Amino acid sequence: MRPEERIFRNFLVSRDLRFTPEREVVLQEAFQRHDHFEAEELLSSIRKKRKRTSRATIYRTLELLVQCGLLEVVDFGGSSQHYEHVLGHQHHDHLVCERCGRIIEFTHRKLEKLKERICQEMDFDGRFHTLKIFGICERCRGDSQR
Amino acid sequence: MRPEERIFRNFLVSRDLRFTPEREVVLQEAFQRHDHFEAEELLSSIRKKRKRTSRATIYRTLELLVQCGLLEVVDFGGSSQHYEHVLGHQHHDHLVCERCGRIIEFTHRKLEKLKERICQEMDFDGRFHTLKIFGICERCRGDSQR
DNA sequence: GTGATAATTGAGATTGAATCTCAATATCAA
DNA sequence: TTGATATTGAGATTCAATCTCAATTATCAC
Repeated sequence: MRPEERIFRNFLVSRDLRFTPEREVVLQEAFQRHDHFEAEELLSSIRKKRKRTSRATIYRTLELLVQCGLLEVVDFGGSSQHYEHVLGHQHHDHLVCERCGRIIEFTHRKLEKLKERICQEMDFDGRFHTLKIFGICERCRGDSQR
Repeated sequence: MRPEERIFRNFLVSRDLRFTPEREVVLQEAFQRHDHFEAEELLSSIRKKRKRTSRATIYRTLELLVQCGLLEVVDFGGSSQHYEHVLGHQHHDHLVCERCGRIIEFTHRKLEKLKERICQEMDFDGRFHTLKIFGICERCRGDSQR
């Protein structure tokens, strides 16, 4: 059994909830993707595969997956929420290209340290953070403009 | 004339737009506030003062104020956008208390440097960034729990 | 098994922020 | 004054997200 399924099952059991076929479909579809995705995307690709599901179930299941720590909500400023995997991905931050919309993940050791320092100085009990840097990626800039 | 009005007027002229009474009301109301605010908040407080305005005008004017650099959109994860002043406030980031919802601004010299370093390492032309640290503020933590 | 109890689902209604429409009005330049 | 253009606001519309509720399904105690 895949680790995400194990985690999800355990979470459900601990809450007296059930691992139903519908929830399984959402789990699989969500973990079949790389990158970020939206709820409506998931809905339409599940529909294309002619599997039974409803919008309500998708949203409800995504909520559960966030609660059990398998997914995370990320906000890129558009009209809808985006989700991304937590499992198997260490915490990371994002570069967002304003021209092509590409989202590039990165981590930086120093950022974690700085965050701790900021929290200490501000007397704040920081749990997690998000850093997004908006700009132009190297592809869009093109070689000529360097 | 207040600096924000001067800037807004210049911006409007440069675009062949007009400084109307309605736009003036929105400008004043937005700059009368400290902290962050939402469009609907602005609407209701303008209505309370019995000044003529419409929802459409509020949203349209806020958009203009963002375009001319007087306001900035900030996203704290709720259902609606928040705005904050840019004029007279240097760039800053946010601590968000998950218990009381308080938003604390901060700046850190090292953060700006780190951002530049990250961009260099990632070959990314960063324009601006947002860092939010979520956690519990010192008030909510209470003295006893330290 | 049987029946009580509780969880789950999905179609469609509802919400709420944000945007759009368009006719009426205001403003500007010549 | 006239014509071109910008502006406004009431209400309609959009769209993601949430909610409702009757029907269905799973689980448990006995």
